[in-house]
Amino acid sequence: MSTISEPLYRRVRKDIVECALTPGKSFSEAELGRLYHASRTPVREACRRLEHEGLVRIIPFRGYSIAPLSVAEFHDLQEMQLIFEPATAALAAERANQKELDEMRELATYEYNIEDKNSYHEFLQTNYQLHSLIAQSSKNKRLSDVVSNIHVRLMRFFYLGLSFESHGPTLVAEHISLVEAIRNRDIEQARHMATDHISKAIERSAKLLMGAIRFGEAVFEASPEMGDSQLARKYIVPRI
Amino acid sequence: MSTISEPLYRRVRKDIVECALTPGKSFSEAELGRLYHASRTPVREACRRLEHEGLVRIIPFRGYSIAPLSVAEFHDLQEMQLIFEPATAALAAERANQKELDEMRELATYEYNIEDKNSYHEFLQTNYQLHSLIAQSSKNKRLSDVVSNIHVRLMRFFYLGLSFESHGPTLVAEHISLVEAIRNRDIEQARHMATDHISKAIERSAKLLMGAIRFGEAVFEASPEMGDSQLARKYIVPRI
DNA sequence: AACAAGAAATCGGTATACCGAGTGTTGACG
DNA sequence: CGTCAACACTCGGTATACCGATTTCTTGTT
Repeated sequence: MSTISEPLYRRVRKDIVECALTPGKSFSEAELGRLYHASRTPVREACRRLEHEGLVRIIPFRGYSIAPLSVAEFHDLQEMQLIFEPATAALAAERANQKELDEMRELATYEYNIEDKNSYHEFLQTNYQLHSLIAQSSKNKRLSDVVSNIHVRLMRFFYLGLSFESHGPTLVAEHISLVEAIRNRDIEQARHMATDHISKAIERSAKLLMGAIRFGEAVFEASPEMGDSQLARKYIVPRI
Repeated sequence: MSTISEPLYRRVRKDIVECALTPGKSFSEAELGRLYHASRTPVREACRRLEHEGLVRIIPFRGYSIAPLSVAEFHDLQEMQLIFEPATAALAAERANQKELDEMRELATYEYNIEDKNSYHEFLQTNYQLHSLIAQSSKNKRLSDVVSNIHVRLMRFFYLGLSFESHGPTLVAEHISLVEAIRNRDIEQARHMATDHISKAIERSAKLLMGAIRFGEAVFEASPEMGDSQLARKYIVPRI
């Protein structure tokens, strides 16, 4: 297959996720075309797709911008994770096949070196792959697509610097417990471990966010979409 | 606002949802352009959007088709409802404002006439609006978008003839209970009523599906994506 | 100096010509 | 009669010219 659109889309998406393209930055079709050596048509198409995924914003008749990061979005996405991931974990415990189970263990045990900066980015990728694989194992393609998209959108925050570097070993431990529950086909335990994992991730990032808002002001949107209360938004955790 | 693309997209989507465009039917850009009096560019854009929403399929370099209906998709979508709707109901119970609460009651108490065929379609619309409103009340825009999309995709099955006509009064009763729970800000009760509502909807449609598969064979995809076991797929219901 | 009207520039929206990928058909050859 | 290669046809992919919406800058008036 030799289309321009598809690889272009992937490249731009990668650059947005890794924050090589600054959140909030505005641009035009021509500009992006120059950057990636493509003409308007494929650029347009890529941008439309990215808009659907929440990575690009389109202002009709005006232009485009890389979707800004906002506290509201961060909350929304994590709230969705808290709903979806326990459910997908439960389904995965029921439906994953042996190959998937083995690959999960592989991904969960990935050790990253706290000292090495590159290793952090690799960890982000591995983390993404693990959660995607669990979602895939639910054997519900539509669900799996949604969960993957949530993760992609969240990764931007972590690439930006909302780092869980210091929590590395803890995270790995949580992943291992979750995967073991799935491997044991223990549905309720899988659901429980996922809820626990996401809840803790939310707690961990809550503190970091506070600092980052001031620190990274430039890339954080002055959210018109959220009230003051949002910072202290209450998460409705499913009882397990 | 004077674009061709946007209204075109809406019209095509409406026609797909209402099955005026037959599921599985293949078509070309030019053809659709002739039908809706538009040139290729806006047609292309509309089709891309519809593909993202799962209503259209694109075969690269070959053509398009209206996304076929399959038992697998039906299951996937209902499974997602079973995960999302209880969660959005719980959030709505926490966050809906007075205006939303009032409108919910309005929509929930909509009575439809079993005799009148048109009334059934109106009911489908009202049903959609109610569920969308509940999702919106979660104040999580990304979540609300996903839930709406699921509903849109499910509506095609009901427009086709997978009817819950005979269950009218029961459905209304379930809606009223759900809305009352939300109005009382009883989070766990809202979650419970939503789970109950969706579970029953799944049960009801399971029987209908069996008949419809044979009856409407033409529009049902000979699903390569599902094994035989799928018909009897076990739903992993969250404990409540 | 403030402001309003209009010109110009910018940018996406749309139409369309052209190109190359994928399929099906046909006819020559074994 | 079967096989396969070349060709023609169809359709989406891409490039691009043109148009209209929107904003910005300029300029003249008060």
